[in-house]
Amino acid sequence: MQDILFDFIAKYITLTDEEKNAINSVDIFRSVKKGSILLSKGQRSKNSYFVLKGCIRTYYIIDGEEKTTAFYTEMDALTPHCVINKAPSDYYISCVEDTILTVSNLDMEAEINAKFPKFEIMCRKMSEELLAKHQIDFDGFKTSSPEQRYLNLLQSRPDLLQRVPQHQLASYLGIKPQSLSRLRARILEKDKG
Amino acid sequence: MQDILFDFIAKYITLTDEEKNAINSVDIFRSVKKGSILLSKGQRSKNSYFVLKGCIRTYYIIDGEEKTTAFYTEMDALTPHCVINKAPSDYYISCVEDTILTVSNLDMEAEINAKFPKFEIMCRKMSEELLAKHQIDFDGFKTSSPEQRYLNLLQSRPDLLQRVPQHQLASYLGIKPQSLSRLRARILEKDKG
DNA sequence: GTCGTTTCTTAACTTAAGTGAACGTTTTGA
DNA sequence: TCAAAACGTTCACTTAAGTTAAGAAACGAC
Repeated sequence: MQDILFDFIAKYITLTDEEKNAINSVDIFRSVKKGSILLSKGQRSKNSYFVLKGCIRTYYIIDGEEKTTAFYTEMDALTPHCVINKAPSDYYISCVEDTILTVSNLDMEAEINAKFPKFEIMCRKMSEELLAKHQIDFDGFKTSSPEQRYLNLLQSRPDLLQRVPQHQLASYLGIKPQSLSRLRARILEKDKG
Repeated sequence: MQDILFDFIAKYITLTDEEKNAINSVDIFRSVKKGSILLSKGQRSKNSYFVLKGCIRTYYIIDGEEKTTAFYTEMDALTPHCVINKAPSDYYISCVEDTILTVSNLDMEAEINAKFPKFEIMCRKMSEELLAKHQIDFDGFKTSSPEQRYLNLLQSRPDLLQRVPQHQLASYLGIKPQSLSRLRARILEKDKG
């Protein structure tokens, strides 16, 4: 299972066996059940997550309704706002499926950074890359209709449509579950005709 | 005019007079006319911008239509994707108003970082802060209707509604100019009744 | 200043998303 | 295992945004 983590790290830096052992010795792996809440609104958690297997999501509750804003699957890293700005979280994080992930916090990262300066380089690269990716996602969302967003998702992350409940997907696309049903029926109709 | 730049930097690190002089000696200040294009689709620019006075925007052209995705005003910094991922730009950057800004590139930054290691710390902090801010903006956009987005903008950046043309604002809100007109009329009507 | 362009608004009509409700299916937990 | 809850789809109706078109106002170039 750690292999996924090391494969991910390999995209940024090269690890020696010694360094791999050091990471394994820290015991940061956690297994969490579907539906578990990793972070609640109002909490001031210091934990960052990296998904090895499974799927987690971030969502707000606005006027009593869940608004899912992101899904994180294999090889996705998530550092919540509250960790960065040290304020209570505005949103929730929960498990869409049974999930295996690593949990780390700023203290642990500082410790690893001190031992292996390489890590700091990796973090900077990841930050840059993530910022660029976010911006592109944001632009894609803003410049598309719900139907286009659905079709884009079908291209870019087809697995999500299978593993995520419809109402969470709908919310992620910015519409109601009924509209997603209708939209899919509309697309099927077009394909036939 | 440099004072704006130094005020901005002061939010992250403290500069000595010597350091300020070093920055002033680099001559990175530029004055650009309203309507000027700073970056075009397809270009591989290395330039980052920091707005001292005025307003610039990023926009895509999709099916012949401009889609404005962001406005940058006083004290906003903009590092285009193409600088980070070294690929041709997908979008344009142009001046909404006559604008004074600083232009820098990775080489210059490396040079300054070598002279003044403080700068690297500042850049990391800015990156983190920017990522968090972006995420919040994105979430705000995704969880709102066009009308709510307009009202939010009225709260958070009322100056934009004055200084930016309606059709660019509409596009930024994810709707057509006609819909923005209608939406504003609707809100006025509600306020009266 | 004037002509032409761009910008903003209004209106009528079309299309798609929101709403409320019904109904069958799946999931879940006691 | 069985009842309750949650989920997905469909429908009829409402609301808001897209589209097309027209006209008024602001802006720019000459």
